[in-house]
Amino acid sequence: MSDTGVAAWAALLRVHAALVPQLDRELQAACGLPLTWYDVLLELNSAPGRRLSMGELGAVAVVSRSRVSRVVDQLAADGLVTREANPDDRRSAYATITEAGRARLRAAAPVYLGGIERHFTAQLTAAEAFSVATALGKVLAALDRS
Amino acid sequence: MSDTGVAAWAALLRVHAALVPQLDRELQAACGLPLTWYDVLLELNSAPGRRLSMGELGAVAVVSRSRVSRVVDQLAADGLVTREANPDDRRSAYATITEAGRARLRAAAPVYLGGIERHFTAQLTAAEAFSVATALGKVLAALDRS
DNA sequence: CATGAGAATGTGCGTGCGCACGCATTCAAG
DNA sequence: CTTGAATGCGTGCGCACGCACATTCTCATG
Repeated sequence: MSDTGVAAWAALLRVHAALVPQLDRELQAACGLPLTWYDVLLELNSAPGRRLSMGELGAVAVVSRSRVSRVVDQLAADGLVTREANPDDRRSAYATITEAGRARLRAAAPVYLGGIERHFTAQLTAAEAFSVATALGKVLAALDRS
Repeated sequence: MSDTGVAAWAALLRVHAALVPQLDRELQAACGLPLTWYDVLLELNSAPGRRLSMGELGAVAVVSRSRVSRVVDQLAADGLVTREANPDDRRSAYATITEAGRARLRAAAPVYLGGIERHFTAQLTAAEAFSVATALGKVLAALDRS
């Protein structure tokens, strides 16, 4: 029945509501790094050329496109990224992660991953974690298609 | 490995970020009801005596305790709940769902559940839905314990 | 070349949200 | 009874977030 489907959705909402503020606080206390910054830096670091345009960043990151502009401003003010113009298309603006940004990301990664491990993964068997990842991956694939 | 655990967490974040605004818009367009209101009304409707104190409501609902106070104000302004004093403890305040509130909830339920079905459950097998629900249930149980 | 449609970005603005605080009340200890 | 700690609640305040719009630029079409 879809009853278990609704239960799964409700559990997802509750886990998100309880865990995101928790991990955010832990990360900010240990590294002075908001979760939003971490997400943006992570995407930039794994991008080809370590840079992305604002639109690409908004599409791939969790935050909205309009918010990306301000977050990049803050990151640039802290020297973690640089704003660069695209000579081929002067409308677009690239955000490139700096070496200082990569250093902050490397310092923050074990804190964030450790928090996920302690509060999330530790409660799951390997099979359950795999099942959750594949199931939610299907949902994401369907959402991208529409 | 915990690699799949991190992948599961990342997928959860993305599904939440993509689906919550979607369902919120659908619900608001069809019933003029924010998702926060729906959640509060749902908890009140399934509570003993159809009423809860602010603290209980903040503990059981997705929204924070401080936010509950303002949401209940808005719901009371629309006649969907009533604020009542507790004669046994004059600090606490009860929120009781009205008949109009129950009617709005009954009208909104098929819209919300239909959205969950179309965007979420439809992509999952019954076994996957069950696995996600139980796995995230374990995480919630561990969070409640701490 | 001229021009209008469409894309990519930045920003003013309103809203939702939680934290920290103050107030009223209850309870326990003396 | 008195009093200090603890509880439950409401609210001022600041921050984060997305929408809608203006701006700048590209490109296809005539």
